[in-house]
Amino acid sequence: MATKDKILDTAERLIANQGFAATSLRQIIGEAGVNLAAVHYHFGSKEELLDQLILRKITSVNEQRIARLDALESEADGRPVPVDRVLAAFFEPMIETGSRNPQFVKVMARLQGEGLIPSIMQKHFRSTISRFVRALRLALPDVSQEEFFWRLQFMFGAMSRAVSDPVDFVPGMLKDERHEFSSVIRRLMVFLAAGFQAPASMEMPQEQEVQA
Amino acid sequence: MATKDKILDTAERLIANQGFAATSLRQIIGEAGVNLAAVHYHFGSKEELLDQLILRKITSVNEQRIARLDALESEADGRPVPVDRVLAAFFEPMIETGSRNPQFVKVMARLQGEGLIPSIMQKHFRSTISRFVRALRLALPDVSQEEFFWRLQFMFGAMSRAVSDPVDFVPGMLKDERHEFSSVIRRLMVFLAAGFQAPASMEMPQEQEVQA
DNA sequence: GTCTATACTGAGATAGAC
DNA sequence: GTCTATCTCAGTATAGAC
Repeated sequence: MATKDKILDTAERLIANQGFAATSLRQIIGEAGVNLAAVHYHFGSKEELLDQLILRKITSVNEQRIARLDALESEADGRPVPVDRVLAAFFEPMIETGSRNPQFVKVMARLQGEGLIPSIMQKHFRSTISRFVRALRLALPDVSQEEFFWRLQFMFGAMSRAVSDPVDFVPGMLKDERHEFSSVIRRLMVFLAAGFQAPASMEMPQEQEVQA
Repeated sequence: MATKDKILDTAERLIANQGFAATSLRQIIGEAGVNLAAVHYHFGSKEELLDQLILRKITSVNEQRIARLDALESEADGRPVPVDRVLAAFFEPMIETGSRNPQFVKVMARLQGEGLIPSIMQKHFRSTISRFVRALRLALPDVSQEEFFWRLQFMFGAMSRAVSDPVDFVPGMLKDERHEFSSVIRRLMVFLAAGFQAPASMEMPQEQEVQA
């Protein structure tokens, strides 16, 4: 079974550095020293390969997330868990994984950037996310359902930038500083907690907007 | 020169509906009724075609943005323009464009999802964005440079979800409601204003994180 | 069950005739 | 400016060796 793991490891390394679309199966099998058809034998397709690549590492992250949330909820004993606690339970397991397995986190970042996350989320995150969505919903009783829905979208959008390579919108704004993954995630949590708890935007159904 | 415009219009329609990667040049030229080589004659490459497709419509949006910001700054007369005003100047021109030209906004959304925005931003947004970044920076004197930098990243991440098709993290959470583009953008502005003005996260350089 | 060799289809790109 | 023909490389599929 060395072949399967050789493929997975090589693919992980290459996708982390080049992205998924830019990494061809032929490059993977070249560097892994295996045959092209072996990929399709073991995985069926390039997408399935990606899927298994993610699955073998994301599982433990999601288990940690659920465990943290379980602990918070039993501690809260029926009352809503505060937003920042829920967010911490979700994001901090990623910090630990990131320091232990930076390659894998880079892959996830690449996928975010390439827009492949929604479908992958649906597969591997669905049950985890629905737990967290419920917890967040309870913590935010004053936010309308539709506003809450969109704030979730914004959250995952912002998250994708936290794990991706930062974009230098204004060159020279940050001269090649080290961006510690853990501190970025912590900044993200602060940002999101504030966003989630913002006062509702005026709900004016299809009215004209006002000039500033 | 009808050929060039036929290509651009057809490409815009197809990319809006299928995405950039999923739309082949052969499909574009098929529906446009032109020859494959014409694309490379007029644009050079598929990416260049996309580039010109964006350029022909984004210019006016960016001009509106700058005009709005100019007005705010001269009105403020040296004092910082409040965060929410700056954000409105940036996002509201998109609302107007979205109602007048939904196809184009859908293309932008697709590109966000496919991770093609960073490079495009660099080309077409650079000067506009640096103006807005400066205005935001002045409005947020208490936020550290690094925290500000990351909040910018989060902002563009969240923005990308506002224009993309929403992801149904929890199925049935919103039964096929209409998501008015303008109200989503307004929700986004509220969310971002709160995130930007959040208290700074504790700046603890490479310390252990605390268990919750 | 595992893997190799090879072939198929469709993509973007290009050279050169008109 | 436009079109035909062709090139290279991608993901995929299958037949058959071990």
